[in-house]
Amino acid sequence: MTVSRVLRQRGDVSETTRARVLESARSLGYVPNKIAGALASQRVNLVGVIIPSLSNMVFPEVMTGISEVLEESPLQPVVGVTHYRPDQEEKVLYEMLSWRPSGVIIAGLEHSEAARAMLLNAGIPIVEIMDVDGEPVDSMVGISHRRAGAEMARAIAMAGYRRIGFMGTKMPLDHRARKRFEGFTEALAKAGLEIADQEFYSGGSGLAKGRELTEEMLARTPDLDFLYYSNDMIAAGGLLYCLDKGIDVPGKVGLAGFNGIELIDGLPRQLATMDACRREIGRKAAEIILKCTEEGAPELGEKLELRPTLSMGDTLKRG
Amino acid sequence: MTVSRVLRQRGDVSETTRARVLESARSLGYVPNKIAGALASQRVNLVGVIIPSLSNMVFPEVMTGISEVLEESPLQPVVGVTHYRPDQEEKVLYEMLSWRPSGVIIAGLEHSEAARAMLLNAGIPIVEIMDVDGEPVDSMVGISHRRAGAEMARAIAMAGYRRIGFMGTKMPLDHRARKRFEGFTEALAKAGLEIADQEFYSGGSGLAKGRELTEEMLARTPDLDFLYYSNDMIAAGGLLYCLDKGIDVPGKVGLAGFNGIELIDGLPRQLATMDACRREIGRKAAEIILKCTEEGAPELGEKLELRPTLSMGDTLKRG
DNA sequence: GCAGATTGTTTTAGCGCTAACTAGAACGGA
DNA sequence: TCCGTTCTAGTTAGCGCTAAAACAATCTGC
Repeated sequence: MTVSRVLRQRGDVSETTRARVLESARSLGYVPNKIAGALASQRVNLVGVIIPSLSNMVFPEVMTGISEVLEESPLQPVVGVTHYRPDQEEKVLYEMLSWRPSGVIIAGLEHSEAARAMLLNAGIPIVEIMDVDGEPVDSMVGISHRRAGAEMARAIAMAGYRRIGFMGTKMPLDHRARKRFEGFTEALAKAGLEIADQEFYSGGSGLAKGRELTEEMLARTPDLDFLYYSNDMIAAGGLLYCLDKGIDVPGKVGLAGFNGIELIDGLPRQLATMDACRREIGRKAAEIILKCTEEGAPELGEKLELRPTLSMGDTLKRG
Repeated sequence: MTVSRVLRQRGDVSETTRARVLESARSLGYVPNKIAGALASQRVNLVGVIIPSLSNMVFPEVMTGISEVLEESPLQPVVGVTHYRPDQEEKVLYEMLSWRPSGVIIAGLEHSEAARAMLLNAGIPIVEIMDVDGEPVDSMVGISHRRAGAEMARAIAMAGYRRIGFMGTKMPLDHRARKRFEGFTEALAKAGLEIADQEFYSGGSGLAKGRELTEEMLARTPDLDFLYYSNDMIAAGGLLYCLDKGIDVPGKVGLAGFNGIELIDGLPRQLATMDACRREIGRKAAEIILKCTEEGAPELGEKLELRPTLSMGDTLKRG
């Protein structure tokens, strides 16, 4: 009846009735049933956000960006976590799509065959985020991790470091870390260098892990003069280790991480790192979804590459 | 038709038809519409999770616990973020409830009048988490922050520290931090001590913030011999600052934080802290929701207090 | 005073599914 | 042969809302 119109604030209702409706709605403690509403109107004000993990600060920051933008719109984010597992991604995506959301934001460009098919057939705006090294299903927003790795390699070579060690997470899971590593080694090769030692770990990334890896690597290959880490947290651990041992940073050994986690500003040395534009990626992705739902113009296929900035900090320069 | 029965794997269907249905469903790329299903069956396999923030590691860890338990059930978590703002909490809760979820997990025991009313009338299991100092609407799982603060105070007094400074977030927003602080000061009082200096900040908690606060406080009140921080991240910043300045920790100044963030294991000194049982809280809360939906026995009103463990680390003992 | 525009309210018909019921087939014991 | 009993397949009636159409009331101008 008229009630529905009032609650959805479509004009066409006199002030008196409106007031009367609102009044009794409140007194009855009425909460509309979105399920029924969504079914009838074929509109669901949810945006599915599918990310690999919540436990390393980068995705929470992306979420923050998404929320900021969506907050002043009727849309609401709903998150699903895949733990970097393609089968989980497929399952989570299926669940999400069966709620017919207004859009999907999903991390990464590589998905299982089935997941890709679902995304293609969903008929809603899809934004793949974090990465731009590949072909998106629809839109994408991110940085080129390949380029990020390469830039860091060039900076390291330029600074005159020659014996370079790498530490990072095991790759098969994390395509972006892999691309960074590939870009890094390729650019090193162009500079006539190659990685002198490397170590891949699995499990969480904390300061302790960084210390441990660094200790092992320096014991194994004592002549290293630079250590490149796949994230800032283990890099910070490495830095603390080096300082503990009285190693001259960046004179004897240079260090760099990746991500620009501002939480760890405040270390004894400012770590060289590269900002991954996480918040900005979240914002842009949400904006694309918003634009698609507002105008009747879907299928934008927008491709947005953000440019991360390299910050040299105090740990990447020849002392 | 029969299709519904097949897809919901209720018996009563012959193998042949079952196979036929599955086959054509697959070939048609059919994705069931949960909206319609939920409307018809009055069952929604979603659990609303309402938390204040995603940006400080503690709630992501709670989420991890929740996901772990829910993963092997038909239930799925849906998160909403309130930014510690009661009005946001009300709004997010309203949105959630209008999807008629199977249960709600919400951080904290203090809610606006309206939010409390909604929770009471929702007719679904509600679990309030993180805190047990107060009266829950239905069930609660958490630790006593009051007691946590008090225990730390006793440990500090016992170790012989006398001039104690406190640094933490501005309280009106964060009830748990407030309770910890209250418990802390009360227990100090019982030991005949009181806080010699204190500082409340707003905004993010990072190492840099910890350094900055510590520097200011030590400049203002140079005779402090202990610093208690409301979280581990700023405590870590404080620790790094003290070490930089050559201050003897824990001889001249002792330090303690709160949370037990394992990310920061690996500092030059192991920080004294108190684990908040975050993961465990998430798991237990999810288990309560699960139990309620499985048995027909709702309204358990379970009250579960977890006991955090104090770890003295290297920064809380008189050298 | 009446056609036509304007505004306000009520009615109707689903949205895509599920639960509960009904109908049909297959089988066996009396 | 007939009537239960068990199984399977098909039918029906909503779930609580929205969109659009139908209807009613009020107003405008000539």
